[in-house]
Amino acid sequence: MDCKEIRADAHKKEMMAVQDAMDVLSGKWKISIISSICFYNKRRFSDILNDVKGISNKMLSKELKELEINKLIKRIVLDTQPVTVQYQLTEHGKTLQIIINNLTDWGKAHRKKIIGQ
Amino acid sequence: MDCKEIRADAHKKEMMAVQDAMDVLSGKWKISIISSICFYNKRRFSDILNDVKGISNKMLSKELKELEINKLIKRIVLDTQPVTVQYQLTEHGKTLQIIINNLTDWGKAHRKKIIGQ
DNA sequence: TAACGAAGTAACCTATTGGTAACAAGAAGT
DNA sequence: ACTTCTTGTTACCAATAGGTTACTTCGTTA
Repeated sequence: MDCKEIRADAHKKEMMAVQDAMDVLSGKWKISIISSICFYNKRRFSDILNDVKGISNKMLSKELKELEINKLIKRIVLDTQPVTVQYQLTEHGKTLQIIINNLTDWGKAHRKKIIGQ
Repeated sequence: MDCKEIRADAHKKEMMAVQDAMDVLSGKWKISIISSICFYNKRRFSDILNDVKGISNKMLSKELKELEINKLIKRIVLDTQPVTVQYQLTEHGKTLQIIINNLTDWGKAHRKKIIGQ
């Protein structure tokens, strides 16, 4: 295997890794939901509903389930009245923090570049 | 404005920034397409079609147009036979490299964690 | 002269996403 | 007795995303 083939092989593995990541994170809402939980550490259903502009309770419920299945967040029911539910990042979910921070910085720069001319 | 309010305000701005970023990057394919171009520096239509597993030419065409509109990539027609088209990241698009790299690393770790048990 | 290859486009259809509104449960407040 | 609050669920519907197949253009090669 020569140099070019080795490089091509590395790129294939990188592409696979990116696609693995995006399988879990893609969609209109997931990153925003994770961000909300990440910025506040603990966050309730109705809080996230307010944080993520435009999301409906139906979609939030559905997306939270998927994130839980993928072990990125955990769901903790509190014995309050009425019952409240806290969502937190798992240890694995916390490894997304660096990506969230990068995206936050990039979003600010992008707004300046495109939207704010 | 007390300390709590200042923090809440900062979080709101962070949420906005994340959502600005995701408006441009969300969807099943965009990050993968950008990754393909990013890893190889220059990449042709048919190359990307091969890199991004499962994408159809219709979707690739559509997504590339959107990325061009958002000034993340540029389209360069080469005078070859038959005509080939190269896609490259713009300077603005190159600022996504750090996110791509982090996503690649995260994808590898995630595969180990979830898929590879 | 027929087929080929690159970079798409067009037509058609299905699946997923997403919105809205109504409803549930169960205890506390009025 | 009735409303409120939180965290959802269900039903119904519209819009968008996405897949498949066929087609185009235009020079080159067999």
